[in-house]
Amino acid sequence: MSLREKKKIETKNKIFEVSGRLFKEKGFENTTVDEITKEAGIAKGTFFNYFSTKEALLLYFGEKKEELVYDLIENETMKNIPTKEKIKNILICLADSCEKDKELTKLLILEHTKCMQHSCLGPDECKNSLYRLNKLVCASLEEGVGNKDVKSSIDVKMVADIITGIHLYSLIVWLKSDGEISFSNSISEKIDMLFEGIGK
Amino acid sequence: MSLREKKKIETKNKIFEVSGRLFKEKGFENTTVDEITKEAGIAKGTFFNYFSTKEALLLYFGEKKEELVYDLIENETMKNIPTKEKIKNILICLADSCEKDKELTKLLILEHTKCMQHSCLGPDECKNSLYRLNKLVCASLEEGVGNKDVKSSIDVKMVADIITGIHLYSLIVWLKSDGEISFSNSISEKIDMLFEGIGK
DNA sequence: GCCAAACTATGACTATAGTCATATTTGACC
DNA sequence: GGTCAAATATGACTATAGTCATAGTTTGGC
Repeated sequence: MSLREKKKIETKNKIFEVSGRLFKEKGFENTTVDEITKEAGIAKGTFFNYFSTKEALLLYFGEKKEELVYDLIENETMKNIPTKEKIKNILICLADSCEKDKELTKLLILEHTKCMQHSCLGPDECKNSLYRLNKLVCASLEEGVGNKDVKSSIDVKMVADIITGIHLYSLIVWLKSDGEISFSNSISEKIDMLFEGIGK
Repeated sequence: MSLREKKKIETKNKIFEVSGRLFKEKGFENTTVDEITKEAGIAKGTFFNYFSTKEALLLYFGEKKEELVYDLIENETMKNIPTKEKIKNILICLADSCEKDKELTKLLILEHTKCMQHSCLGPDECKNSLYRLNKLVCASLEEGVGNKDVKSSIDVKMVADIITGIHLYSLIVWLKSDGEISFSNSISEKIDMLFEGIGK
């Protein structure tokens, strides 16, 4: 690795480390880019060579966090268990990860909502958590249709959207709550309900 | 009405009217508060006497729009029709309203997501569209349980959350799309699916 | 080791949302 | 119609994200 590359990684890590500390201390909104750069010992302009906006730094935190979760989730998808359980497990993995850092989750869900809309990124570059979840659920459902675990009459894409929606809104409700409800429990019950149907 | 009150209403309307025009012309982001106040013939500080932030003005647009929709929706809830149809109709009313102004919907959904999280407002003051929808669906489901339209074993609150989630994510997907899909159609099919269940 | 080109850092500068002390207007009371 | 308190308007000012022309650094080829 060249000196240049080494320095680049070092600077990016320094920004990451310093901002992580400051965000924890005083929150994202109350931390200025000026503070981050001063603490990191770099000029303000340099910050924007690494992250195009302050929000981009937030998304980087999200990526780092999601790298870990999606490894776990990938594991779940490999298992040979009923489709319903598989989908539940995927959602529970995600929920657990969200529960580990409520503040970060709160900030990220906003950015992801923004990101989904602007459709600046195509399906594949988009690291968006919602999009990834949707694709994984879709794959599990397709498998489920093959296994006769799931009605063959369903539109897989549509059900994946329903499940992603359940995740998203449950997340929002949980974020709003003051910790008395468990995100992973609430989502698990909802999946049961979807599989059973609510009509008489 | 006193002169003071009259002037106040006039100024608020002037801001509303001018900003509406400017937002349509150049978009929300590209319109500055300075421009709005200059066009409206008021000082910058005055703007913030009427709307605490630029986003609050956006929410005001949302309120005005939602006043109309929720009148229609209120009507639907009165009708004596099967629960599934009633819920579909509610969602379709909302969807139609969203389809009328995609740009505004895009901006509002972000604000509503923000608003839901900060839980600054209690259930009743909160004009948030998602929250209102949730409550209406909840009421319809309760009625449905009474009518034996819906399984009595369900947790009404939970199903309302599922349906709100379906609305929210369908909205996001539709906002991202380039107009080829119909928001109201897509949501209608999803409700059928939820009533029937997807498990085998 | 020297040079030019490519890359990276810098910080003064710009743009814009939002604040706040002060000035102006209004309404009620005499 | 004069006077005072409350309500409202004002715009210079602040805070902060993000830009960009310039300066400095690294690299690979000679």
